[in-house]
Amino acid sequence: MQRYSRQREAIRKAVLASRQHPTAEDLYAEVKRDIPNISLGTVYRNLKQLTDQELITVYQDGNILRYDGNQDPHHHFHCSSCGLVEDVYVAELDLSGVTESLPNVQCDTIRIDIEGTCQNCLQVE
Amino acid sequence: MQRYSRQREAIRKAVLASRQHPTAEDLYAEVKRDIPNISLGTVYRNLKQLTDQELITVYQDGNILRYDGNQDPHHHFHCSSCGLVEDVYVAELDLSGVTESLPNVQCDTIRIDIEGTCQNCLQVE
DNA sequence: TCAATAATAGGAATCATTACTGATAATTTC
DNA sequence: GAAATTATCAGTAATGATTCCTATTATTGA
Repeated sequence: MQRYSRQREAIRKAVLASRQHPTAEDLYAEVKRDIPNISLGTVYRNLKQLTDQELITVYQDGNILRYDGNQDPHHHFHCSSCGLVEDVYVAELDLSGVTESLPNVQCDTIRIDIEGTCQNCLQVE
Repeated sequence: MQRYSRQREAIRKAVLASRQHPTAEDLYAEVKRDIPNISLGTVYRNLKQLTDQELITVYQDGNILRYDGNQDPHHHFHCSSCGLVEDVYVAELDLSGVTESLPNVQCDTIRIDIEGTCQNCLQVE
């Protein structure tokens, strides 16, 4: 049975509070302000646990994992210039072409990642 | 200027010949049959070079990279049970909803990953 | 042929993440 | 409420994919 822990609760809140798709290190630094002697391993362990329980989701950004408290169905835009990750809501996406090309397969989740340059970086150029 | 190397050529051919989305280790084992003393670092270095030149593409599978010689525009299906990665061709995908929700942003590439269970694994269950 | 230098083999280093271990603290049972 | 149980913790070592380093080898333009 799962027990309450102050650490897990602080980590969960930090993920939900952020819109920045924080990394484990980001969250470690954040939670450390309240719980100075928290361990990085604790952050990783609880992020995995929260992910398994589907209370948060993960976004793979290159070879590092970013966490997302937004549980509404959405996709992601990634700026290849500054690294910004932004949630993208897609209304009425027609995926008939996708499913047609996958006969006899069970589709669980569809992930759409858009790579490009954000408004800020376009202006700087 | 780039020079010819037997190693790079063998790696390129091995990627193009495979439809299995091989990993660097897979390709290392494959190429080793022709060039027994090839180094794993050489495989990684050339895979990166070939990717930069857009002669092959990469597919991120969890925290490991898989390589794909298929340069036609396509997406991927990933079986969460056996790990199979299959190319998915999507004809006429309407992405107007996507681009509408991203004003003032330059989109370079759209990547669609479908997670599910393949035919084989469905039958085994 | 030969000098310039890209590319290599082999191995060490990196870095995000996971696993291990003895201590701590939340929950259960009496 | 106190003792027993055990999930969770802090701290640290281990892992594993990938990258970096260095002395050597091989390609190529002159």
